[in-house]
Amino acid sequence: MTEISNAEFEVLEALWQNYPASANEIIAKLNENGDTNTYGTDEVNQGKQWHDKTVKTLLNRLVKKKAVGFEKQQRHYLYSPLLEREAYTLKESKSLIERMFSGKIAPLVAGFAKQNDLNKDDISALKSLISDWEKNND
Amino acid sequence: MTEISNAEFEVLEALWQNYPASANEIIAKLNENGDTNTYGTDEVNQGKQWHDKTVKTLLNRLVKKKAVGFEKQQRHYLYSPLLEREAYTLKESKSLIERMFSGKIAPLVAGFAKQNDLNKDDISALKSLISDWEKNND
DNA sequence: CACCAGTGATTACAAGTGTAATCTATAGCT
DNA sequence: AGCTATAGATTACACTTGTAATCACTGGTG
Repeated sequence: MTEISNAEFEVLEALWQNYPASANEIIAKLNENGDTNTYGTDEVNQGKQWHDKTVKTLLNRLVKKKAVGFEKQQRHYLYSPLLEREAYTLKESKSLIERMFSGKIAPLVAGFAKQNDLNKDDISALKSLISDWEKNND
Repeated sequence: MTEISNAEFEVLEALWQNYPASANEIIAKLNENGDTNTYGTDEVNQGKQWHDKTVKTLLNRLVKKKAVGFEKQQRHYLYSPLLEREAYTLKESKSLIERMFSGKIAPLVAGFAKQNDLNKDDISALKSLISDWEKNND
């Protein structure tokens, strides 16, 4: 399976948020998340505007890469992701951790900790993950 | 600061392991880590062979990108990284976590846990990080 | 001192990317 | 039924990346 580029990933992301979706819906979603940075929408998503031609191109490439499928709905297409978000993000994470931290996850977390990038919530989420893990592996 | 590509990163990696280093030393290091996969060396590093011309090109690009510096030692150059490994890997990690997990680290760890990609060592490393964090933040 | 081996610099080149514009077919309006 | 707006397909184009080959300079060897 060919690689998915950053821009392609953002399109996929919009699709994962709601599918099946027409090209226009996808474009709308991409531009809605952080239009002129109207806070209150979703993420910080730096107010980038997507040109429709650009998104169409990316959709095409995703289809070629078999990351997105479509079904002809009358005249238009309805697109759907062919990858599961979770599987994909896990694969990418593992790849990065493999390349940068010899496959160990702790050094990554340690980096965050050292930079003060962890807050109470992150810590409790991690603790809860750990206790789950310990429940299942002992 | 321009982006560093994957291949460039591997060259930087070799540099970080030992610097200042001549081009030849870097090439040697790259090919040594996992030559014909003689286990016992270092990582699994899938036995890729680096062509010296290729490495020279990458070094040049890294210099242009100000990721690597050099000093003229008689006839040859001695290269050194201009980025700290830790800072760089942290930046990359944060960028990925931002893009894929809305900046939260726990979902990433959760993915690993779900896939059974955590072992006892990872867990104790994480626990130790957490207790350190709690020591410093309460 | 002339020549050569080797080093860094320059050039090459196809594939992938970001970003779009143009082409083409067609569904729906008048 | 003919025309137009539009959606998807095709084409464009500069920049990056992986992977090298060729060029040009220079210090050391014979």
